[in-house]
Amino acid sequence: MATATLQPVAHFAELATDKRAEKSLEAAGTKARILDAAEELFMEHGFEATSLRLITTAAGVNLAAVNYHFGSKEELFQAVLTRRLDPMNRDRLALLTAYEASAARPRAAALTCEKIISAMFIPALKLARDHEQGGKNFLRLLGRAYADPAPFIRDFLASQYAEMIARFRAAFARALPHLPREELSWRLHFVMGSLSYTLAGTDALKLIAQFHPDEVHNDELVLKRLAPFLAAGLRAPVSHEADPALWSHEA
Amino acid sequence: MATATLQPVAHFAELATDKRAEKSLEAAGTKARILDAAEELFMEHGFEATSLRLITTAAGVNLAAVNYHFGSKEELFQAVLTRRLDPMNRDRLALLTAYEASAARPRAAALTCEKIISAMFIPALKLARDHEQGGKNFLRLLGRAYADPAPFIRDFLASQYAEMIARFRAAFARALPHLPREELSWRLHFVMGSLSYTLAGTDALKLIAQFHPDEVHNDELVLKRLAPFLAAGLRAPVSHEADPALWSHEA
DNA sequence: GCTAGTTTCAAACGAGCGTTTGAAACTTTG
DNA sequence: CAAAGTTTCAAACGCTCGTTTGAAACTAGC
Repeated sequence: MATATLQPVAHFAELATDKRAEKSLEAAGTKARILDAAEELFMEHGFEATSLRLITTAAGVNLAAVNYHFGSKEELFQAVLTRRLDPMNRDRLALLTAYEASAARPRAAALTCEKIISAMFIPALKLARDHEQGGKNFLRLLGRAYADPAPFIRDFLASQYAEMIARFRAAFARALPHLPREELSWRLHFVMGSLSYTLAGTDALKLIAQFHPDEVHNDELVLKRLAPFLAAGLRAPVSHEADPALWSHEA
Repeated sequence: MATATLQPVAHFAELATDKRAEKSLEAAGTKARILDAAEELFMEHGFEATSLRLITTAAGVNLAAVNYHFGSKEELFQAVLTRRLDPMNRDRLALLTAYEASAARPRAAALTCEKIISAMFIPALKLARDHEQGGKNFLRLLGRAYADPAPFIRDFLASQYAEMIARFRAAFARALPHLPREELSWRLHFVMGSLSYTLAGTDALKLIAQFHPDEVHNDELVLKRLAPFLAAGLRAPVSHEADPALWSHEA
């Protein structure tokens, strides 16, 4: 078991010999290159179907590097998620806090559903835009991870999301005071489901939406359509016991 | 490669010797017992993480029985899906057809969103209730399969759902004449996402809804809450270009 | 320039995988 | 009952997996 070490800062100066040049090109952080390759491959094939040999080959590093730097395949997967999920959820909480602060001013309006939803989505959008290569890949990876049956993935995500979900549930509860807490819990669950499924979807998107043949993965466009859909769902009137229009079994 | 054969009809008469008794108990359709075990294990661990040895041991059959009866692990998985998905989608189409017929009568009201949604959900509910053992398991398996990255799964599901989605899209288009076709396509995608994610969710349900400690998996209850949520989302006003309330980047 | 620590590397380990095989057991048909 | 066909079975095949190992290659600090 290796002791945890910070990766050395690569020095890009002096690429004197050919050997040096190769090294400075290929080095650039073995850990980071593993994370990048793993992010893309995990997204594409899922956790179980992605082998360490595939990852290390794509990253151009030795097979043993994963176990040396991360300990195991599972820890590598968690590191891939944490690298982007942690800052994103921090941004979400910060944005919600800022919104709530400005809504708490003397005669300011209360926080709307759309505003709260935007506090969840804008950081995700920022992630999709900022990191030129890895952003979109990561959102799709995250959506897939949400549906993965592996216990270590589900436990990890639950712990990562616990604080964020609690804070946002409280915010929605204030924005929808008429909604019973139980009903809100269900609807929050539906919201998370639509979001993660939409972010994960690729083939399904192609199947249903044939309208953007080239630019299907425009996440900003997707979320702009998803937000009103979800806000309307959140504000839907609560259905009582048996809705005859819905549950009549005629025919 | 074995030629396709119908499974022999078990003869439950005369359990004379002990050997016969054992056989008639354990036989009861090798194929069906493999399907049952596979359904449960695929749901629990996913496709890649479930080995044929695990399945055949749980089913009490020989390891080679899978390849003999189904050809391969992939074909077994497709058989597991087809066994229940095919009748369910047939029921969905039949129910929609019946609704449309009664709506086409001289002075009948047009089909509502809720009615169309119910044509999607009621057959799923019937599946969850009817097959005492396998029903709920299958719905969760189906939700997971929707998020699985394996191409053979995605292609299979796309082909299985193609007709159903086309029919329901047309029905929704008539129920929501003001909605642009493109917007409808996106919202149909969101609907399918919420549905599949909700059906697949187990840990997420436990995380968010702490209200039914014992009876969490009451699918009827879940869908009764999901349908109004989705119907409201479908009827949401279309958002134009830039909604200032949503996309202002203040704070 | 030696020493200590860190990182890479090729090679191997044991285990588990999906699949195949050929003979044994069983069922059906004549 | 014998022949033909179907289904089960134990064993093995070839392969890939995640992980380990111990030496080589680096990079510092003194």
